[in-house]
Amino acid sequence: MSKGIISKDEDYSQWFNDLVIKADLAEYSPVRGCMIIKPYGYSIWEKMQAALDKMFKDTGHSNAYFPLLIPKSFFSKEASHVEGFAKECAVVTHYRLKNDGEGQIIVDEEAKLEEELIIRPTSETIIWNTYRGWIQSYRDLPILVNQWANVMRWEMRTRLFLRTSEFLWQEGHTAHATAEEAIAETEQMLEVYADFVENWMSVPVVKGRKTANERFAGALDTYCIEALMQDGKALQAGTSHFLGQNFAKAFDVKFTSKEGKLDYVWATSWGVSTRLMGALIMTHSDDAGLVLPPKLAPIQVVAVPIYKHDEELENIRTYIKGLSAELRAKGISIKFDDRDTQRPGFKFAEYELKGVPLRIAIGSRDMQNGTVELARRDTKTKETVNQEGLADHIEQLLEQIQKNIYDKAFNFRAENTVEVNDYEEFKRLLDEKPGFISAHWDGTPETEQRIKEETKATIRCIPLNNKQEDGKCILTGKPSTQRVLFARAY
RNA sequence: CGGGAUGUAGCGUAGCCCGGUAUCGCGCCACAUUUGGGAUGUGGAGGCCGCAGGUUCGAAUCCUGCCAUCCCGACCA
Repeated sequence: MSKGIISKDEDYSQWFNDLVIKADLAEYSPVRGCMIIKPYGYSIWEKMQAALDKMFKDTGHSNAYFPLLIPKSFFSKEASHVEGFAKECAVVTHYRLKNDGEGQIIVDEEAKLEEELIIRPTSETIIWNTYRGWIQSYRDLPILVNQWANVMRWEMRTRLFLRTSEFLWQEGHTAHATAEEAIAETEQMLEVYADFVENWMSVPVVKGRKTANERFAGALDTYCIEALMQDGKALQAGTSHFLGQNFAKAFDVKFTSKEGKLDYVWATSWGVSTRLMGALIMTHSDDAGLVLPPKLAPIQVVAVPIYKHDEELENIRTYIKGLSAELRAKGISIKFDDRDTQRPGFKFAEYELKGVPLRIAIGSRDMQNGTVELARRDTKTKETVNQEGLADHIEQLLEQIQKNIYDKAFNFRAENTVEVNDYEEFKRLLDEKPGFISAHWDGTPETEQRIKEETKATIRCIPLNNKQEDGKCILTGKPSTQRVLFARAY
């Protein structure tokens, strides 16, 4: 176990918090529920952004930016949307402070806004209000826009990265001439998310659709990807919504079709947030610290020199310089940690804590033998390898690590996903062996609600391409045609 | 918003019951010896004891009020 980190078997929540703090990803801020994302944590987020942004652009989207502040009145225009977000909105009411004459700064009551402004919890309203001016004809469609932004939701209870009051995310907002096209967009973006989470984050996901209860406020259909964390709880990793014509009707966004008919525009929205950082940490990490997938690791390889004299260090430095050039040519990042203020053992522990996928230790003995010691973070194994061909070897190892941690997570999920046909068994498993439970459900919101109240488990999703089979609802015994995925969730 | 806990040096803590100006460890600084898994020694720096009142000759300690944070629930990405 690493210094200052509790074992994850002992207290999973505490382990997660310790890890975020000790690995230098983030820290608490003076404001409740807000966090400071530190450089190391932010550099992982930047890598996520870069990869996602490219995927969005490759599928035809462009970035734009809409304001942080939204007039309060916009929120009342879409009924279910306001209901979904009203309880967690921060509101700006004044625009000036003043000195009260006793050295205190107070709100200047004379500077009260005519109409209060909402700090965006999501941007559908301001964006659809804007799209009204952008769209007149089918020739103006589709609009495929994404924005990288911060949003604020005044949550009752917050958790680093998983649920903070303010969080960073991207939100795509598209406008289409037909329902079919909008649905295709919704599905396409779900695929993009699944592709990213599985192939970059090495986190396996289940693609599916939300039930009516779990649907986004204002959506006709919500698609999602669900991941399973190491404590057996599910985490929603991304959502893609088919909004129908709800927002177009609320904001009066009409277009003239090819046939000369006036109709409302069809919409989608989709987003992933810094919550993905939480998923990344909780899926792979262990008691020694973070385990990062090579594709997202800020430092992919670290080289630690072991030396007694300056000439030895210089010899090692010269060698590492050459290796670095080779690795950089392959697009692999390497850090040479030549700090003489820390000893090698300290550095080893530190890079394990920070999840650097590969570590090279190199000393005079190695320089004489033409070798290095190579240590893998994911398996904690070490091997002595020849310096010759090392760059190629490292390249292969990084690919193996990327795959290995995916396989590990995949197997964990497989071991913790079970089909259950009996309600008592269902309840027992949730307590004794938490994970995904695949079970029949009669399809009613009432049943889903009752199961949630009695067990705290929710329907995470109705998996896409679900096998159709006859069965009985685990709660009511009514007929059902397919299984859905239950779990307790974050 | 309900339940629980905690606020003492950068971090983790002792002291509080029984009032007398704060303990220990890590970290930090200097020097020396060290360097293949979190070094050792010597010396040193660092404190509105969460905040505001009250009791007292005297408060980290007793009393009152407030604030903040974390954990568990309801709500949620």
